[in-house]
Amino acid sequence: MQTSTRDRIVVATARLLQRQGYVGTGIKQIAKESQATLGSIYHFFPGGKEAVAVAAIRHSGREFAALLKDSLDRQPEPSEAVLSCTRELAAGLRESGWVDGCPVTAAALETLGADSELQKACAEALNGWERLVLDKLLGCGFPADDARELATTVISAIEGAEVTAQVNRSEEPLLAAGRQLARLIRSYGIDAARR
Amino acid sequence: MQTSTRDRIVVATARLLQRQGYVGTGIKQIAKESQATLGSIYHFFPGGKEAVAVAAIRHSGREFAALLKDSLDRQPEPSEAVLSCTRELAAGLRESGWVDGCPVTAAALETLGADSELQKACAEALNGWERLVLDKLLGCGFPADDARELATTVISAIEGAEVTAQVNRSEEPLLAAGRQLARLIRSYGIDAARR
DNA sequence: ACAGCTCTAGAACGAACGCTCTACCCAATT
DNA sequence: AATTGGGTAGAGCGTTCGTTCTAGAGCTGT
Repeated sequence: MQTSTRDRIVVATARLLQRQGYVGTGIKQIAKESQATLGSIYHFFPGGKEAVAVAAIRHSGREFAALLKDSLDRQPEPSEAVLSCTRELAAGLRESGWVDGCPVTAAALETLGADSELQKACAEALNGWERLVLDKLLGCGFPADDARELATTVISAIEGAEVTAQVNRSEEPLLAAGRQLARLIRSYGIDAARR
Repeated sequence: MQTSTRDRIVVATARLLQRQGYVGTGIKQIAKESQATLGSIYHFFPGGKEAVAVAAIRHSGREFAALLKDSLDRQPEPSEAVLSCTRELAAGLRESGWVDGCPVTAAALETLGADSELQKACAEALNGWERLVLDKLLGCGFPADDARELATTVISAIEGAEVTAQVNRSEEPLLAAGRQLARLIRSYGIDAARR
């Protein structure tokens, strides 16, 4: 067998969570989409729906982290890196028909009240991404305080711009955010050449 | 009569949508929360759940627009206005125990696939807010292109920062975004005194 | 007094929800 | 050859979903 049943369940759930959120995604839909049966799902995830969702969110978190790290490593200049990242996201969004947005936002917003395992998984994913940006900025010589605040803002802005882009079915908000974030980063006057 | 039944339904639904999204909010829960009965709800909103949600989103859209307009009108400098707006949002978020975030994001993310009336209502709310910021910037002498891109970015960033703040149960992301947005706006070197 | 209207009230319906349960398949072990 | 156990399969449980429906309360105009 190419991919294990467990992996199929996680991947399918990740995509469903991204598109319809946690409450909007049913266990039976996961079963159908992943070509697994209820028996298999509850075999691998005795914790039920939430356990599946947690695994899926963690998967998505790692996946986007890899994409982000790629952008950050490829471009020496952090402003350029953010720009190229938003361009990639915009392209992906358009190609998916504006449905494949941030893989954790939808699920995160639905589980804010209760401090569930799922909520923690979403927070960890977000913070992991932020840390990648933070490390890049620190590595480029940004002072710690500025870097921290910038990293938070960059992730938040990309997050929000992706939602805006989805709602308006347009790449523009994401691209605009990329350009403005690049400008903001440049405004600190620290470039790679200076190091 | 203090508040009409119809208004109670709309207001209660708005709060529920803000906290639990569209799928997570049930008609019967709306009935209980708004002290109305199913009969009343379907009397005022023959369109069912979606019609109630559309009215609630429109209500929330107007409500936040008023808050935003207040901030923008009170501060002559747009950077200051954005700063004070994020401060207000941060305070409100903390006071609510991090549950009362953006009133449309949650609902918007769940209705992206289908181009429903609800999805349009969310888009209109977001665009209305963006327009307020845009008008402010234009009024302060920003060139049209810069103003448009800035307005989109400001709304997106605030949107995203609110989510990040909720997930991390901290005001910091919102305040950081406010400071960085203010810096970004200032970087255009157009201040009210110059006019 | 009566008819007509708006609004309230909640029982009842079919569908879908998350989950439990039993039965079965099949490769590895004894 | 028999047994074990990981994995597959899906019927069925109790509950909740959104919606429909009938019944009646309260007021207005005649």
